[in-house]
Amino acid sequence: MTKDYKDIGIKLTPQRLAILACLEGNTTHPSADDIYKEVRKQYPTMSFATVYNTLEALKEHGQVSELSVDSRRRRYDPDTKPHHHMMCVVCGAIKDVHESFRLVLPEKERKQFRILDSRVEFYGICPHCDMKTKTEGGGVNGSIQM
Amino acid sequence: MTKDYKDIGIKLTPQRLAILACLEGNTTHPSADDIYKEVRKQYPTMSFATVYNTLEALKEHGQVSELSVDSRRRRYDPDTKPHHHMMCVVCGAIKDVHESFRLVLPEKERKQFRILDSRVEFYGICPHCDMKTKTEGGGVNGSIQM
DNA sequence: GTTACTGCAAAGCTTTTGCATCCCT
DNA sequence: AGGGATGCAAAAGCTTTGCAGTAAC
Repeated sequence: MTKDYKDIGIKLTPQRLAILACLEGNTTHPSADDIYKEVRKQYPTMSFATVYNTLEALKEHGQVSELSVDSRRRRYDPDTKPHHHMMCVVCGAIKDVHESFRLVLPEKERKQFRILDSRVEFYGICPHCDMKTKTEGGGVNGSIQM
Repeated sequence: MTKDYKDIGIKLTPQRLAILACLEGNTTHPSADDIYKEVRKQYPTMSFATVYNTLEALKEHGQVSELSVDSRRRRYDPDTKPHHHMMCVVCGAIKDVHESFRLVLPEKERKQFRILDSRVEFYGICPHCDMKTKTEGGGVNGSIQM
């Protein structure tokens, strides 16, 4: 059950299809470099320019969204339905949070800013890293953020 | 009514005091480069290493927090009380949102991740840019994110 | 007197850009 | 056929690092 990419409204080159295939159902929230490395296995001539170009085009056509959770680099999500994320501050793993929150801004702020979107970001420690830090007894050092 | 910086627990060099002074009460959410440029007026030998070093030390001692709202670069906030932000996707201006939201995760997720912090990020268009885009009739092009 | 910070410069990542060539529609 | 995409390489941002000298505690 693959999406019909013809409807996206962009030229479908083999490279773009490979990037789309790499993103489809991908819940790892890959960075541009992750995508580049993955797609390069199949297209050894794939360039960064093409990856960034394609991500930009897909973003404009509502096929991916760009995440800002990870302050080290941009990460991408093929799931464009509104949802939130939690990131492990140790390893950088990002998980989806499919819960809806009531995020109503007070009048004062709503009048000032024309709000287009809102996201909740949770920061914590994933089970894997939690176990490791407990074993090592080293606390939360080497953590990525906070 | 300046904070007593002795309590922070880090060595207080003139450079660090200048960075602290630049941050105190600063609600512009500056980037490292913004801080560098500002502090350099007073300390022309100030280096990036020192800015990043100091920000890291202050972060570890709970004196600043690092924001991820702006996917282009890290920005810093001397206000470490839990609060949220809204960013203008056109000019990148960030404003504080001092409203508290009920952000309780479902059991399922809470059990998996050990949550340490959570932030809400609003994206929109600030009054200044909103007026400009309306005048130019050019829509929201050249926007930074989304 | 130690320990830790500073400054400089170089390196490391991530992201963007220019341009000739190529190919999808 | 034409407009847009690709690939390459170089450049541009942002952030980190190594190291010798220096200053805070």
